Amino acid sequence: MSGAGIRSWQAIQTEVMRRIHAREWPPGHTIPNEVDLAREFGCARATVNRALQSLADAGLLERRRKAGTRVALHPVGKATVDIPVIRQEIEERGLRYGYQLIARNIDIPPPRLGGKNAALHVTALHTADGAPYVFEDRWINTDTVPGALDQPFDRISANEWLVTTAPYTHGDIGFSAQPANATQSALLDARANAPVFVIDRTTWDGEDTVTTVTLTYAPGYRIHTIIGTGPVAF
Amino acid sequence: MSGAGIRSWQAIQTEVMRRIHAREWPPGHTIPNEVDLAREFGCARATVNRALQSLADAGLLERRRKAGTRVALHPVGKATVDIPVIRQEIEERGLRYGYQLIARNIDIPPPRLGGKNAALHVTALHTADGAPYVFEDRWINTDTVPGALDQPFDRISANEWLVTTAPYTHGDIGFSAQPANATQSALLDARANAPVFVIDRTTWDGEDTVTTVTLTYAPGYRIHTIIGTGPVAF
DNA sequence: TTTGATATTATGTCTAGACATAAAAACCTG
DNA sequence: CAGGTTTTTATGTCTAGACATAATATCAAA
Repeated sequence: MSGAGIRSWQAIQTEVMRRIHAREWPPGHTIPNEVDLAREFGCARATVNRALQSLADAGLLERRRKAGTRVALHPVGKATVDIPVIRQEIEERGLRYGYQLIARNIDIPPPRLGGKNAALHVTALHTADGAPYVFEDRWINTDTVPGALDQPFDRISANEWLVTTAPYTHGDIGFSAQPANATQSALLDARANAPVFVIDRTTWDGEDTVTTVTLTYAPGYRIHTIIGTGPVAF
Repeated sequence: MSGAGIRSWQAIQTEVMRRIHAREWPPGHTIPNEVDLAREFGCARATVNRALQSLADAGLLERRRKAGTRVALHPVGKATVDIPVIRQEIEERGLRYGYQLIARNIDIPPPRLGGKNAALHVTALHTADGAPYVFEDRWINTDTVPGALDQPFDRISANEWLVTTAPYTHGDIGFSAQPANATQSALLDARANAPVFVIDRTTWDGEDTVTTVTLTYAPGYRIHTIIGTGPVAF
C-alpha cells in the first residue's frame, strides 16, 4: 500500500486515535504498555513509542514513567497560531504591501514597560492595497540590538528587520480587544473608540529584552487557525 | 553531568541552535547532512535525526529529502494557545465559577452557519466571582450529537458537556475584536458597542459539523501565551 | 505507624544497520 | 537542445537490542 501497513508509526497513531475516539479506551483509561502494543501490532517498541509520544505531544495522552500511558481526561485543545512577518501576511492574502514610517526616536520607555534606560522608539503603519492594515508601536532595546541605531526603518520595517537580524530565545504574546485611541483611530481610518484587535508582544534573548511591540489592527481583522492539523483529536 | 553529554538529542539540538543563533549557520544556509553531523558529534544518525526533526517541527529548520536541511529564512513564529474548558480557565485564575443558562431551544441556524436543518441552540453566561465572564452562544448538531437533546444544560454548560462527550476530528477557530451588540453588552455589563474579544469556533467529526460556538468575553479579556517554550528560537 | 532502602517496571533514549522514498542531478536519446 | 530515464543522495522510517531514568511498589527497620 504505497505507504503504511499497520506497522508504520502513523498507522499505529491512527489506530490508537480510533480506539480513543470509539471509547474503547475512554478518558482516564490506562492503555497497554509499549511492549504489549508492539507485540499486538507486530512492530518494534520504538515504533509504538514514536506514535504514542506524538499523541502525548498533541495532548491526547498523558505519559509517566512507570505509571504508564493514560488517555487524557481533559484534552486541552491547542490552537497554533502563526506569527508571520507583516509583509508576508499581507502578500499571502494577495494584497499589495505598503509601509510608512511615522516616527523614530530615542526615548525613555513608559514605566509599564519597566524600562528606565533610553530605547529606540519606532512607530509605523503597514498598509494593504493602500488601506491601513496595522499600526506598529515598537520599542527596541539598543543594548541587545545595537545595530538598530544604524537603521532608518524608513523602507524596511522594524518588524521585518528584526526577524532576520536579532535572535531571541523566547517571548510572550497577548491578544486583546481594545477601543482605538485618538492616534490609532486616525491612522487606521476607524471611528474613535472603535473596537480594534491588539497584539502585544515582548521578546527576550536570555535575560535581556530585545523588543516590545504593540500591533493595533484595523477594524475587521481576524486571526484564524485550525485545530487538529495532524494528530490531534477530541 | 546527570543528564546529557554531547551525545543526547537534546544536547545536539542545543548545539545546533547555538550555531544558528551565533550565525555560524546563517538563515538560508544548508547545514551538513545527518551522516556528517553524526560523525562529528560521535553519535548515531538516528540521534541527529531526532534533534533536527524536532527543530524542523519548531519551524527553525527546513528539510527536504535529497536537498538537505537549511536554516529557515523566515522562521514563522508559532504561538500555541490553549483552549481550556471555561470552568477550568476561571478556576485556574483562582476565581469562583458560576454558570447560568439563558435559553435552550431547537431552531433553524442562521444562514451564515450554513444550516438548513434544525439544531439545538443554547445560550448561557459564565461568571467569575459573580461577574460576567463570557457569553456562550452555541449551536449543536443533533444528528452528530443526539445525546444533547436529553441534556438540559441548566447546571452543566454545553461547553463542558461536549468536551467529555462528543469526539471530534478537527475544527477551526477565529479571534477577533467586535463591538458588543445589545444582548452582549447587557449580559456582560458593558457599554453598547464596547470592544469585546470574540472567539468563534466550529468543530467537525469527519464530514459532519459537531458544534459552532461564539464566545463573547467581557471587556478586559486577554489571551496570553508564551513563544519559545522548548526548542524554539529566533 | 512511619521512614528509609530496595526492587520492579514502564517510559526515555541510544545504537548500528537496513530499506524506503522523494527529489535533484546526471545521463541519454531523438 | 528538449524531454524523458536513470542514478545518486539525503532524509524518513523501521528493527532488535541495550542501558538510563523516574516513579511506584514492596519490604524491613525504627
